Amino acid sequence: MTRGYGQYCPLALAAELLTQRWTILIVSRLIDGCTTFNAIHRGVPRISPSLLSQRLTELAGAGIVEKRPAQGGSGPSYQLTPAGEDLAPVIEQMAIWGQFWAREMTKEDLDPAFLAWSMHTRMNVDAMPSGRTTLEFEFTGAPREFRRFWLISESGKIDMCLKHPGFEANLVVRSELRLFIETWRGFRDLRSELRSGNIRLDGPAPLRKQFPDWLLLSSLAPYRRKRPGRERSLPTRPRG
Amino acid sequence: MTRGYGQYCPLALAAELLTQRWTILIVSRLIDGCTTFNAIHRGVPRISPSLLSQRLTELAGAGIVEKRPAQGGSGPSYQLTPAGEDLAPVIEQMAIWGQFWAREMTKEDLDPAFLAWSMHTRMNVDAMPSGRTTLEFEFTGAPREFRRFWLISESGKIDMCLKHPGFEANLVVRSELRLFIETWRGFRDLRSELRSGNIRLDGPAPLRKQFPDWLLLSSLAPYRRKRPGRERSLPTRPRG
DNA sequence: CGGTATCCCCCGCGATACTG
DNA sequence: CAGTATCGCGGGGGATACCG
Repeated sequence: MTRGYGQYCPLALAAELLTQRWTILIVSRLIDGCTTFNAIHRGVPRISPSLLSQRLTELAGAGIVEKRPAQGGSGPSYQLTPAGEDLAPVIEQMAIWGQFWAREMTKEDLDPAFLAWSMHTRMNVDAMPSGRTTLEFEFTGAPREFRRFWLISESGKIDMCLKHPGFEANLVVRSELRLFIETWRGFRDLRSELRSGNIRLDGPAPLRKQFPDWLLLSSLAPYRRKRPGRERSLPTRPRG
Repeated sequence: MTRGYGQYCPLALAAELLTQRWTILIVSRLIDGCTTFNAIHRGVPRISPSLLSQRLTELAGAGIVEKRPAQGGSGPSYQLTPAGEDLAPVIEQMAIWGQFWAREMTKEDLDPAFLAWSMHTRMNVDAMPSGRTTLEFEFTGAPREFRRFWLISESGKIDMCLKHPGFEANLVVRSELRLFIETWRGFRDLRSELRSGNIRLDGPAPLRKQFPDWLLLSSLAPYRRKRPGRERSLPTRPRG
């Protein structure tokens, strides 16, 4: 009873599980298709490994996740059961509500590492050049050690690097972090911000021109925010 | 950050609020139409008043609830804002998932006080006699002091009493508690359980005959459970 | 890569009492 | 009815180190 609610109500029984700290985010990563421990961890970077392990065990106990032991060269994997897949609508509705109504982002929320993870799942690889293409992102308004990350597109796959990959980027993207995240979330228009110079590109003209088509933006971006916005308008920078 | 997740992700921002202990259940009661402090408390009986108060304040701070101070003879009231009403789909999906997949009920979950509250919101008053009708429920398998409660229908309204109302009941309903709750949740068929004698009625024949039409059952009862049931089959009792 | 083990702090929350 | 005030503890979970 320390964790439960002492009610048979299905909502209470569901909440007992889903309101555990981190649990919803972990399930969300599983729905996104992460299957290995570290893949999940990359999508929820601020949870400690021990707690992630504990949560996965709890989810397995509740019949939401099935753990497959390592076999045949591939490591252990975590799969959603049918019960776990049925959580998709719950998570989807909660995320939509968050897009509509959640509080303004604080500085704490603006984690470039999570932005990197997020972007690497939503790149339009089909629109990108067929060879290797390296994008460098550099943000102001972020802690020094996390100002930059790299997304590398190669043969239809995207790799993300938080450290310099060791070779030159083909295109560099510079922006203030909050503004870029607001754009990513759909609160601002990408092309407008590029035009106004709030987001700046450095690289060959053909790549600069294609760039807007590469970002798919957050999957929730089409849901227009309902919460009355105290959107801070940033001074626009004259075009080069 | 002790409460937050350090992510701008809308799901994380929503979860930050909604995974607070009790919060989801409180919002659910508000969606059910409870507006006063004590009405909400009756629907979430095991939360302490101080914590309920704190949660309502937090919900107001998040723009989900609006508190209207006492005025004109009526006490203070709590109303959902548009942001709060938009939580209905989240709660609904979570409740449906719970109905489909949540764990088996333990003894701790079988709280007759909550059953009483739950039933009093789902009685088919239109099908009940126009005068005052008092139903007494008596359960085996429940703690002594909570074995009984009363639902009183009068002029289209339902009152619930956890103590003897002081007058005779028109119809007495007896059952084992878990079996009755399983029936209420839609896991068992009410009429079958009446026929088999697992749920027994004591009172005039016309009332006994109408009784099955008075219970609307849980609003989630139509959703057929998906979790492989370890439904304990209770011995059926021969009809009177 | 894929996790365990351990330590320890802090605060969430349950319990109880009390007030306007 | 509609909440506040206070106290105390338990354990959740963050941080860090370590292992196979």
